[in-house]
Amino acid sequence: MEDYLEAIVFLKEKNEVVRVKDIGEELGVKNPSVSEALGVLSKKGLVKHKRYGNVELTKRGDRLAKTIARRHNTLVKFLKEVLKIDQKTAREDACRMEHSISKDTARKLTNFINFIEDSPYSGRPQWLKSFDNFEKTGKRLNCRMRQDKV
Amino acid sequence: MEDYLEAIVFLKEKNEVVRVKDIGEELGVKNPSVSEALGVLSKKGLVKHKRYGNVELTKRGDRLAKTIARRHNTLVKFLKEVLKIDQKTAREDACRMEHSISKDTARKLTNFINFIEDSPYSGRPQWLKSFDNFEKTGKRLNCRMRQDKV
DNA sequence: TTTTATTGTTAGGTAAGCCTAACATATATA
DNA sequence: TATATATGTTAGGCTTACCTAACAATAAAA
Repeated sequence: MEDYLEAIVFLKEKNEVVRVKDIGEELGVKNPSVSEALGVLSKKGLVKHKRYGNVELTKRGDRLAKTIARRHNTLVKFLKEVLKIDQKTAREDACRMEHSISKDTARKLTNFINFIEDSPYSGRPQWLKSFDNFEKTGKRLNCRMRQDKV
Repeated sequence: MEDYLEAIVFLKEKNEVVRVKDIGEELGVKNPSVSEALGVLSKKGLVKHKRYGNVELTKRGDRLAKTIARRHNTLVKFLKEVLKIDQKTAREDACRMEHSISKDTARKLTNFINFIEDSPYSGRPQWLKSFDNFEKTGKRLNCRMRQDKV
């Protein structure tokens, strides 16, 4: 269900108007599945949708959807920036992981990303460069090397 | 299904002998669910199990189970050591996440943990201490402070 | 060794989330 | 406006993973 919400915010931003078909295409499911899901989400008070009409999020739905989207972005950033996972895999992993992390973990991970992005060193902090090297060579740069080379 | 494999290795190490009931208790499901799952896993060639007998993993099952368990541990370590998530939440999150991360991400995350644990600083590396502080205060220690205080 | 208790299996049911096929509505075009 | 096309809905089915209840086998106790 979270995926539906996410797709809806995404499409809303992209197309202004959100239709059943678009959601289905976005998520790789057929229309009846979307209709069904919208029924459930309506009952939960997360979307507004009248027969044959466009799909809208309620305030609550919008908040929830955006929380999930944020979580998704945080995960992608972590996977790409810290672990250097390729874009495609990072997105796929994030799509699956975003549904399984707790609020607490999401918050701390966000902060971790902030910590990194906020680094005083331009772009990638020292220790992450050191990790890059560790990845490549299996060896850690020592302090001297770090100062000389990085 | 991965959860079943994991439970089986765990119980095997703990009790030597693995029974349907133990698996059910470990996973919080009833016996019939376990029986059914064992049927599926048997068909996939991951467990050996004859009616009313003890449960064993095949070689392939064992390898797979251990891969998942390793993945679980990696995630727990990351959550606890890096993000300082409490034990309980870390475990719960790991249980869910372990099924959704790609091979590549698992590998890189493991390496990330190795990088941290292998740190030349005793225990927690400098930058992680800096992150701890960032978490607490929202502020980054500058270079001088880092040398003075940490 | 017979009975009882425990553990395991089978049968049959439920809910979620997907599907196809058939039908309904809305939109675009002739 | 009438028809054709596109989109949306409903009905009914499938699969997965769980469940309870009833039955079967094993293990423990009398």
